Amino acid sequence: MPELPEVETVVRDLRPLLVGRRIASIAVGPHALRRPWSKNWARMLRGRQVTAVARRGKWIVVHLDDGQHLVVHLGMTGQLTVAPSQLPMNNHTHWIVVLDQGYDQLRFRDIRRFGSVTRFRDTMALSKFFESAQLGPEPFEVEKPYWQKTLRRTERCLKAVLLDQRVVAGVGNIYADESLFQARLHPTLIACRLANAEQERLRKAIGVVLQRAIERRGSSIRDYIGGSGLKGKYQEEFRVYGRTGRPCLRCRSPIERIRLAGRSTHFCPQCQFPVPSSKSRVRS
DNA sequence: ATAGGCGCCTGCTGGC
DNA sequence: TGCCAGCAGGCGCCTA
Repeated sequence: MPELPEVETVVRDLRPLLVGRRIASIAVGPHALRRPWSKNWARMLRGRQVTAVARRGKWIVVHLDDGQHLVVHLGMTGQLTVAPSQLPMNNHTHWIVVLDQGYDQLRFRDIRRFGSVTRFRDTMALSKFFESAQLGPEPFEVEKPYWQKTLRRTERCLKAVLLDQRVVAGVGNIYADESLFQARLHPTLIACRLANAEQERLRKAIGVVLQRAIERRGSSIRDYIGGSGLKGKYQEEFRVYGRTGRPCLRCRSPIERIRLAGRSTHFCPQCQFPVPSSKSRVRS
């Protein structure tokens, strides 16, 4: 579920709760997550102190005082929270870090188990991992020349391009649809055929939408909660996502839903120009 | 090399 | 009421 705004919210919540705290012990459940957890990692991490909590795309990175790193991906249903140890354990909790004297725990819960928790020996191993992932720039740091060059060289539709983490890191299904609406671009438009002005509209729309979503602590549709357990509120501001058949808030046309790049895709057929034919651009 | 499809999991909803 | 298909915020592997 979680895309950049949700992951950023988790990171901001966790930072004051984790930095400076020490790992007393780690318990791992019987169910495998997406990436393997080695048995001896718990021993290697014991006694280490958290120095920083960061984010890269949809990945959460916990820095430790001896150079080791914990890297968490929330997948579709992951929840990473700090909770008092007495708080009853929810089902689907797969990974528990006991902190300091044991009063608090860092817990990873993930219903569908598409998420993962990994450990890296040092900064070198961590950067090698991110290198192989080929993550694109953070959405707020996308430069105009890079954006132009990247869009020009692919014949995929805009929806597929936005979902590609190598192009921009952190955009997922919700924010791809919302950004395309904000830019007034149809999701089936072919990336390399965009005019310069359209490229710019999209680049800016992504930033505007994600920034606003972070302000609202992300979107909680069903499972998502932040690092302190609070839900997000951006779902109240969705213009297209999940609004199939309901009137567009701008023009009242019913929002449509199609399948694109394997994902359900929502758009306003009126506000988001359909096909890039020169004819449809001519003003009457 | 690139683009699309499927599988991985569990849980919920809506139609019959 | 019960069953089953379809759907869900992600990603990685396979194939053409």
